[in-house]
Amino acid sequence: MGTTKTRLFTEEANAIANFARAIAHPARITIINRLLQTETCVCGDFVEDLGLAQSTVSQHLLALKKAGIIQGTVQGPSTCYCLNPEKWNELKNSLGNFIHQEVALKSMCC
Amino acid sequence: MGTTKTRLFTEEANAIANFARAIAHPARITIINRLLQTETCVCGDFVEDLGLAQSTVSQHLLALKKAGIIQGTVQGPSTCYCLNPEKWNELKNSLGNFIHQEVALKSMCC
DNA sequence: TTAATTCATCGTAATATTACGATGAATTAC
DNA sequence: GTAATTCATCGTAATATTACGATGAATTAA
Repeated sequence: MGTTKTRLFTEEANAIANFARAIAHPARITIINRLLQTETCVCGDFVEDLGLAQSTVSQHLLALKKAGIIQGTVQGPSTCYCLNPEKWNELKNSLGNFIHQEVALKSMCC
Repeated sequence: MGTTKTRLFTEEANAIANFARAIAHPARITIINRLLQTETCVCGDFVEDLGLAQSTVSQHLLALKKAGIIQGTVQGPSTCYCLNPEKWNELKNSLGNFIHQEVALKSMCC
């Protein structure tokens, strides 16, 4: 128990949920916002931005990396992060198609 | 520890993350998809759909209710669920504005 | 070489999530 | 009234998430 029963659901539902989970933390939202807007993107910048411990920030970066949304390359003593534009587009499509559904019913039943 | 430090982040980032968390499970994605498309929406229907225990389904419905995305009214022996169209629009705007940001940079730095 | 910086990773603790069975309240059907 | 149904809630267990400090590897600066 404690683990999602992935096999019960469609691939699409799992994909949407996985993307949602990847961004389901305000620190990770902030990180992505910054990567969308600025060039500077070494880990230390995020630590300053966020006010969280360096190890915690590293953990959030790892979560985004595991989801494929960002990638990091070692650059001297620091590590530079940036978005993976392809995955970002996948996320946009996956979540976008889901949330842009309109309510199909004339009336709510309750 | 173990709890998100909400105060460190903007209201907007927290709002986006909260909506993302609300839909960060394939069962809840499936529930919302059904509520967007069909009239029948009593708890038992979801239990059949999902293949999860009734108590687990109730828990997922509660999570969506706490986020304000759905509402339920007792209807005889069963409970009828439907979307809250206003919250659904809020979610659409909140997540939509976030994910529809385009990458602002000419080149990725890594 | 030595010292300082940067960051990933480990260990740990607190809390949250996911899931199930059992129970009981409320309603309907008999 | 009695039995069956529907479902919310409780208790419990397994796992995941969030967060921190400590450590150490890698690189740069001295």
